Amino acid sequence: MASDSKGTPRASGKTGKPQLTRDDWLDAAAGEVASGGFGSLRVLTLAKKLGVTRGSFYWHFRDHEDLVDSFLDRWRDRRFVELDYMRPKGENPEEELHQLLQLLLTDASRNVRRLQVELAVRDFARRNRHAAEIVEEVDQARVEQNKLLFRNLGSADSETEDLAMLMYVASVGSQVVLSGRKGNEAAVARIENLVARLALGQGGGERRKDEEE
Amino acid sequence: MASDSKGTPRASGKTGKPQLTRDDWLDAAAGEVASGGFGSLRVLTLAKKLGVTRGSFYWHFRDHEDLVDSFLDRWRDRRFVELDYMRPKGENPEEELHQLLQLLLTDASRNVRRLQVELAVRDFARRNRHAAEIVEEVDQARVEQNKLLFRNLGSADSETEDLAMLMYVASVGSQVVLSGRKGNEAAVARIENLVARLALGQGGGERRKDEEE
DNA sequence: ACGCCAACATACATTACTGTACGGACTCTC
DNA sequence: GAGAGTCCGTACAGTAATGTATGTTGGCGT
Repeated sequence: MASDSKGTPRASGKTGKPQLTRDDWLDAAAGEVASGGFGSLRVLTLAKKLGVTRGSFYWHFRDHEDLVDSFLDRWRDRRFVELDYMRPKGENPEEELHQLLQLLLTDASRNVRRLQVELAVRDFARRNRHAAEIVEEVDQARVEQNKLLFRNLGSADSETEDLAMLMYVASVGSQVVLSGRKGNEAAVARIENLVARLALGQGGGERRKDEEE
Repeated sequence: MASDSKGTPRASGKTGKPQLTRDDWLDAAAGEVASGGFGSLRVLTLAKKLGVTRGSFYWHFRDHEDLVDSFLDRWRDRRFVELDYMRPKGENPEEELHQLLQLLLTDASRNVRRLQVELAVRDFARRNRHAAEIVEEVDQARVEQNKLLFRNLGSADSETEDLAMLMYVASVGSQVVLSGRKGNEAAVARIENLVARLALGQGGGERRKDEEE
């Protein structure tokens, strides 16, 4: 899910030269954004990483701003197909909630690159209008999806919005606070338990299947 | 609470020249950090804002790194005196919880500068070791304070840690997600209600079987 | 075989920012 | 009133990054 251009490396004849594509540059940019944020996104760095010079960049992109905008657009599109992929079907809402919490919390500690990019985009959104619009779109769509899930769980209509919002900000907050920490797994598990218990509206969180059954 | 050096402007004789101090530079840096983050913290910009040249800067600071480190240290100290100022006394825990939530959520939409600086520091912590240590210290202290509060509220020992953690990440998440949004007051109020309800043990799952009175 | 064109390389001009060396005014002290 | 110290201005060197203009190469169609 990380590199798209591996299937068709745009084989340029017999001189194994990879012939870079626009997406290759965006992939390389993702690495830089993840480690240093948008502020330290340099063209020369990407060129060195790709083994070419800046001349190639200015062929594929108009300028630096074009790179940033394309990166943000691609990020938005991917978040939406990701949301569509795990759309709640309502057959087993509790399991879906578990899956969602797993993706939002636990999975973030493995997919480090992805989390770092999201945090960078979120930070960049405080200065860049385009990024701000995109982040707001994604946030809204995710909260809306959470609301669907909570409705399937049987929450009262007056509570679904609050629950969806709380769960989302809690997940984002845990990503911000607990990224690259020592005991993040434990804390993340605790938060998941609490949110799940709150969402299911029951006292005592004994219904976790991982621990004991 | 914003400018410390206003009381003693370091009156330099009769020529009304303000004679800048180290804290003045840090205050100006706060503005830049709030708007553009640490990545766009330039010496020349601060000098222009203060009406002097860069020569003054390199008198008060060794170099750019010195400015950043001093800024982070001052930020840390202020967070700690802030924590000490509103230390829970246990006389009226429910009111203290309300006050804390008000400070963490609602107050953030007014004290914009302060919130922006915190988010910038948090983002910078992903690249800078010093910032990472400081942010972790502050986070830990805040969570610890939250635990004290929840203990005073009568939560079970096994739950205080989870509750404190959830409330903290939810507050941070709401600051990250809902900063500069349209309907942030409403969403913030909802979150506050939900967290308060959860903390006061009415939203489900408060009663431990072994601790009934 | 010829020339076109995509995909890069090279070279150049420009800007922005940092750090440092030095100089100068102003104040305080003895 | 002379020297020392504080605070700031000026000038210079150096680096890094962008954008642009132009050169180069290899593959492809005809």
